[in-house]
Amino acid sequence: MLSIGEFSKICEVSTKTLRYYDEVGLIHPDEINPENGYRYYSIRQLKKMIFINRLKSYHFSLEEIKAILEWEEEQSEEKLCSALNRKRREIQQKLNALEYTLKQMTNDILTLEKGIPIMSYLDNIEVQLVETQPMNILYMRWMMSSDDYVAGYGTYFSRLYEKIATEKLTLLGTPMTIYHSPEYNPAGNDTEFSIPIEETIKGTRDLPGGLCAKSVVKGSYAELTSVYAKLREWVEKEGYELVNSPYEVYVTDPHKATVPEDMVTEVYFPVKKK
Amino acid sequence: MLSIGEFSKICEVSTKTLRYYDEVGLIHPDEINPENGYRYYSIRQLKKMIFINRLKSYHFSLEEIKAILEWEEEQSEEKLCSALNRKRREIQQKLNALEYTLKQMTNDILTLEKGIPIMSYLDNIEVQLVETQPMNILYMRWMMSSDDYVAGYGTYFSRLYEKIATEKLTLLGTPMTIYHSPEYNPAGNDTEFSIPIEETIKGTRDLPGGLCAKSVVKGSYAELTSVYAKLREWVEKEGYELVNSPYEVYVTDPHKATVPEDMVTEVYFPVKKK
DNA sequence: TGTACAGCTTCCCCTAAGGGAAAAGTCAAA
DNA sequence: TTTGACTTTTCCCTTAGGGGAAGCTGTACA
Repeated sequence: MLSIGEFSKICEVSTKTLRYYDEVGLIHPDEINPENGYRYYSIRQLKKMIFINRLKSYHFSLEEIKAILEWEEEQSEEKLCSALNRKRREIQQKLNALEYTLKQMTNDILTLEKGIPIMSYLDNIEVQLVETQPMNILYMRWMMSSDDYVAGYGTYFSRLYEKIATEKLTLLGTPMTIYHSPEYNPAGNDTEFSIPIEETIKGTRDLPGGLCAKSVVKGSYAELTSVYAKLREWVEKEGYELVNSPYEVYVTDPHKATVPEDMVTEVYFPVKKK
Repeated sequence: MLSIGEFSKICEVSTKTLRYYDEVGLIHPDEINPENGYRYYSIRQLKKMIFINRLKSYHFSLEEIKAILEWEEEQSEEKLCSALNRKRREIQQKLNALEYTLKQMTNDILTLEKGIPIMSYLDNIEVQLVETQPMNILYMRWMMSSDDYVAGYGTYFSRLYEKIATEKLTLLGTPMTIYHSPEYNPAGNDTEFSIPIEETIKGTRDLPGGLCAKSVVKGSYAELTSVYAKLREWVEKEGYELVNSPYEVYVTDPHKATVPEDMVTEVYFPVKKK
C-alpha cells in the first residue's frame, strides 16, 4: 500500500488533486485507516490514475472521465472509441478557431506596423439614408444563443429554401435576419430568419418598408458588431430614432462565397426623424 | 446617452457583463444617475467596448485588457504591438500543443480500433536489475515547475555543455536528470541536471553506483510517468526498496533526434533488497 | 391618472479544478 | 522523547461572469 505522498510522486499528481478526486468520486483510495483518516492507494490503482491523466490530457472534464471510468467492462472499447472521436472533433474545432484568431491577430499587427491605429476602420464605415419597399417574407423565428449562430444560420435558411422549393414559391431576394431582442443576451436572442417571396401564404408576413439607415459590410462577420455600433451612433447624431427591429441582408449567399472576404452584408436600421 | 440595455444590445455584451466590467474597472459608464443608480453609457464608449471585445477574442485576460487600456496615448501603438505579438506566440504554442494532443488521440483511436486495450502497453514495459558503476557528474540543481521542463531541459544542459567545452573537460556519457523531490508538486520539483565527466572539479559530485531497477523507454516522454509507475510496482513486488533518488539517462540527445519516436531514455531506480 | 410591465439596481450563490494556508493530529527515525 | 516530515480537515481564493430574488423606476397605454 502506498501513502498519498508516495502515490502522488509516482503518478505526478499533487496530493491536493488526489484528495479532490477522492471527494468527487473519481478515484477513491483502496483503503482508509479508520483511526486517523490516512489514505492508502494500491499499486493496482496506478493504472487507473495513469488512465485518468491520459484522458485529462485529452481535455476531458472530470465529469466525463468519471462517466468513462464507470462504463468499465460492458462494451467499454466501443464507447471509449466513440468518446475519443467526439472529443477529437471538439479539439479540432478549437484548433480551427485558434487558427482563425491567429490570422486576425496577424492582420491587426500588420495594420499597426503600418502606423494605422487598430480601431480606425470604425471611422471608415459609411452610412446612407435609404427608403425601402415593403416585402412579403417567409420566416422562422427562434431564440438563438450565440453558439448556435454558425450552425443555425445554415439549418434555418436551408429549411426555408426547402419550403420554397417544394411549394414552388417565387424567390424575390436574398436571405435576411431580423433581430428582435431589445438587448443582447448570450443565452438567447429573438432572431427571425427570412427570405422575401411573392406568394402570401401561411408562414409569411409583411415586412414594412420605410426610411432606413443602411451600411454595407464587405468581408467577415467579425466587423458586424462595429457596424451596429456605428449605425446607432449615426442615428443618434443625425437626430433619428429606431422605430423597428434592425435587420441584415446577405447579398452574397454565405454558402457560395468561399472566402469570407467576398461576402457582402447590408445592415438596415428602420428609423424616423425625432 | 444609452441605458445599459441599449448599450448592451449594440455591443453584443450582456448587461451582466457590463456591470461586472464596471465593478472591475474595465469600463465605467460615463454617467451614473445619483438618485437611482442607473448607468448611462455614451456613444463615444462604443469604440472602447468594441476594442475590449476584440482583445477578448484574442484571449487577453480582463486584467491584461485593463492594463492595455490604461496605456492609452504614450507610445500605445508600440506597446500594443508587442503585446499582440506576445499573445500571438502564446496562442501559437497552445495551437501546437493541441496539434500534438490530436496526434496522440489519433494514435489511441487506431490502437482501440485494432481491438487492443488502450493501457495495455503498461504490461509490456520491461524491468531489469542492473549494477551501475559510480560516476563523477557535473551538475546543476534547481526547483523546476512542470511548465519549465520543456524550456528548462534545453537551457540547463546547454549551460553544462558550455562549461565542459570552455573548460576542456572530458565527457563520459549522455545527459541525465535526477529527481530529488519526494513527491510530485506542480509548483516545483527539486531537479538535478547532470552530465558525467572525468575531472573532479567544483561543480561536480559523485553519483554512487549500485543495484538499480532499470527500464528503457523508446519514444516520446508521454509514457515516462507510466514507466515510473511500473518501476515502483516492480520494486514493491520483487521485495526491493528505493534507496536513492531515481534518475533518467537520455541516451539519444533530445536535440539531435528529430522525431520523438527515435528517442531512447533509460530510467534507473537505485534499490536494495528489503 | 392609474396601472402593468419592462428595465434597472444590489445582493447572494454557483461554476472547474484545484492552490494556499492554517491548525491540529500522526508517523518514523534518531 | 523529540523533531521533522507527513497527513488530516476546513476555509478562502482563483476567471469571467450566469441565474435568480427582491425591490425600485420609467414609460407606454387605457
